[in-house]
Amino acid sequence: MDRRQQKTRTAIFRALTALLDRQSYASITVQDIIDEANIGRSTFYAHFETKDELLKQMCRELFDHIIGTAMDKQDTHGLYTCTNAPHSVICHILQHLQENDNNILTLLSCESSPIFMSYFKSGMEELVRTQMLQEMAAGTSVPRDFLIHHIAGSFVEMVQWWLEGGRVQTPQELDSYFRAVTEPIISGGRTD
Amino acid sequence: MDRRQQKTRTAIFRALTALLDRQSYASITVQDIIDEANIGRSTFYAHFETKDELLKQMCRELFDHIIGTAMDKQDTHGLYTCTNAPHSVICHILQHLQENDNNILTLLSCESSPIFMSYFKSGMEELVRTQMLQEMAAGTSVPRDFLIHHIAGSFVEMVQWWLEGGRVQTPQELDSYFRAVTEPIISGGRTD
DNA sequence: CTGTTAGCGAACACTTTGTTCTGTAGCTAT
DNA sequence: ATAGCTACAGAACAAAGTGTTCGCTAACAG
Repeated sequence: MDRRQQKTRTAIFRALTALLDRQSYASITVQDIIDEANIGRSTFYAHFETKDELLKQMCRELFDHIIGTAMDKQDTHGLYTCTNAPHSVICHILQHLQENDNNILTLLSCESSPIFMSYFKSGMEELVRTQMLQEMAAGTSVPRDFLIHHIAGSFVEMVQWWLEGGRVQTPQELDSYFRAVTEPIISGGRTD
Repeated sequence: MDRRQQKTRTAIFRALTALLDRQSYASITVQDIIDEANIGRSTFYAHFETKDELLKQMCRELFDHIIGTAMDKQDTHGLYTCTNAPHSVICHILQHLQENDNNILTLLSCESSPIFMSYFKSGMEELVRTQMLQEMAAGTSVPRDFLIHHIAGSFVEMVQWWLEGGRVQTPQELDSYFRAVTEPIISGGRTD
C-alpha cells in the first residue's frame, strides 16, 4: 500500500479518536475530521464514503485486534493472571480496555453511536459462543441463543457501568462481579 | 391547552412514529416529520427546538406511562413476590410492549437512538431499585449499584433479543427466562 | 363579538454534504 | 534518474437540511 494512503488513513483515524475525546460522535462533522486530520476535503472522500463508513472501518480494526487476540491467547496479560478459562478471555479484554490504547473507551460511553455498540455486542456474542459456552450443559431451561445474548450483553453493560462510575474498579474486581452474575446461570459453571 | 396545540403535538408524535416504522431515527429529517405530519415548518419549531428534543419528550411520555403504571400495580409487592406471570411487573411491561400500543418497539430495535435507550435503561433502573431490590440482603459480594445496573440492563437486552428474533416468545416465556438469569444472583432471591 | 393565539408558508441566512476539477508532489519500477 | 502513475490539496459547486423571521389567516376562549 502506498505510504501516502497509509499516512492519510491513520491521520483520519487519529483525528476521529481525538475528536471523540472532546465531543459526541453525532456532533462531529466531516469538516471537523478534515480540519483535525489536516487533509484536503477530497482526500477524505477518496478514503471513506461517509462518516459512518469511517466509524465502521475503525470499529472493524479495533475489534479484529481486541477480540481476535482474546480468542487466540489464553495466557496472562500484564500484571494479572486469569489463567482459568473461560474467564481469561474476559480479563484479557478488560485489560485492553483499561490500557485504552486506542481510546476505545470514548466510543463506549453512553453517548456513543449504535454503530459502535452493534460491533461490540456482536463481537462479544461471537466470543461467548465460541469461548465460554462451548460445553454448556443441555439441561438448561432457557435457549442457548438467549443465554449467549444475555452474557455478552451483561459484559457490555458492565463496561458501560464501569465507565459511568469513573473507572474506579480494577479489572480483577470487574471480573469477579462478572463471575458473580454469570457463573450461577451457566449450567456446570466452574469456579476453579 | 389549546385544541390546536394538542392536535399539532399528536400529529408530530404520530408522524415520527410512522417514520420510525420505515427508516432509522438518524435518517429522519425535520422536513420528513413536517411533511408526514402535514404541518407548517414554523409550527414544528414552535413546538420543539430540535428533532432530538422531540424524541426526548416522546420518550418521557412513553415511559411515564409504561413504567408509571408498572410501579403503581406493584406498590405493595416486590417484583418476585408474584409468581403468577401475568401479575409481575416484568410481565406487565412485556405485555405493554407486545401490545405495542405506542409503537414503542420501533424505537427499541438495535438501530435506535442512544437518546431512547438512555431513557429506557434509566427508567428500568429506577424500577429495579425501588421495586426489586428493596430488601436485598447485605451479604452480597457485588455492589448494589452494579446489581441494579446489571438487572436493568439484562431486561433491556432481553427485549432487544426478543425483537431481533421476531418476537416469537410470549411474555410469560420471557419472564421465565428473565427469572432464570436474575433470581440466582440476587442474594435471598425468593422463588416462592 | 373581540382580543388573543396558533398555524401557515414563503423567504432568508447559514451549515453540511458529497462531487468535480486542476495543478502539484510523492511514489514505484525499470 | 526518469517516466508514468497515483494520491493529495484546495477551490468551486449543487443539493439538502437547519433554524429563524414575518405577515397573513383561521381558530380559540371568555
